[in-house]
Amino acid sequence: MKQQEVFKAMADPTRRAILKRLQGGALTAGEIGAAFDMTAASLSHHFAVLKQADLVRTERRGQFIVYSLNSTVVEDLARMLFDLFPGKPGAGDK
Amino acid sequence: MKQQEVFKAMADPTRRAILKRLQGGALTAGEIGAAFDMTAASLSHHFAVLKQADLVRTERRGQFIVYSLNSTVVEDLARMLFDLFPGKPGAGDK
DNA sequence: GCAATATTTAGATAGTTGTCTAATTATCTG
DNA sequence: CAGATAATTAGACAACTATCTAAATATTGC
Repeated sequence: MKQQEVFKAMADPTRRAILKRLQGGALTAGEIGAAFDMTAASLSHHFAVLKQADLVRTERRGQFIVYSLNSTVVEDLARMLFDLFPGKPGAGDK
Repeated sequence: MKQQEVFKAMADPTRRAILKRLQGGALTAGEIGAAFDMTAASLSHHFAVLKQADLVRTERRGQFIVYSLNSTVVEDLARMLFDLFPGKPGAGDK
C-alpha cells in the first residue's frame, strides 16, 4: 500500500464523498459527478488522485469510464490504523 | 470525531511518525523532537495539528509538556474506514 | 528577580493543492 | 467522415501548508 498517497487522497472531503458514493456499486464518472457542484475537470482531478492511491479502479465501457471501489486498500488502511496504538486488541470504549 | 481534522492530520508523514513514536508511551515535546531533523517550532506546529484533531493529549509537567496518544480517536477513524466499503464484514484477502 | 531551559506563537516564504476555463482525446451514431 | 457526448489533460490562479527565524511565554533553581 502506498501509505502516503492513500492518506493524502483521504484528506479531501470531496474524495471521501466520492468513495462513499461508490459504496453502492460501480458508477461512471458522469454519474458520480452529478452529485457534485463542480466541473467535470475538477472531478477528474480527484479521480486521478484516488486512482493513484489505488483506492478506485477504472474500466472503460464504451464512451463511459466506470469507477469502482478497491476495498482491499481501504481495508489495509484501516488495519494499519488499528496497529497504530498500544496494546488494546479490540476494546474501544467509544 | 472531527473527521476532516483527523484525516488532514494523518496526511502528513511527520505527524504519522510522531504518533508512531508515541505508541511506546507518553513523551515530552523535546523527546519526540530529538528524532526529527526539524526545528522545535515546526514540531510544535505539528503537535498543534494533532491536538486539534484530538489525536494526542497534552499535560504540563513542570517545564515540560508531555504528549500521549489518544487511542480512542484512532480507533474511531479505523472503524470509520472499515465502514467505508460494501458488505465485507471482516474478510480481507490482502 | 534573573538566567537557563522547554515550548509555543508570530510572521515570512516556498511549495503544494483544489478549482476553473479551454483544449484535447476517445467513442458512438447517423 | 462529421457531429455529439464523455472524460481527461494543460495551464493559470488563489488558498493552504510546512518550514524557517525571531520573539514571546512558562517554569525551575540559584
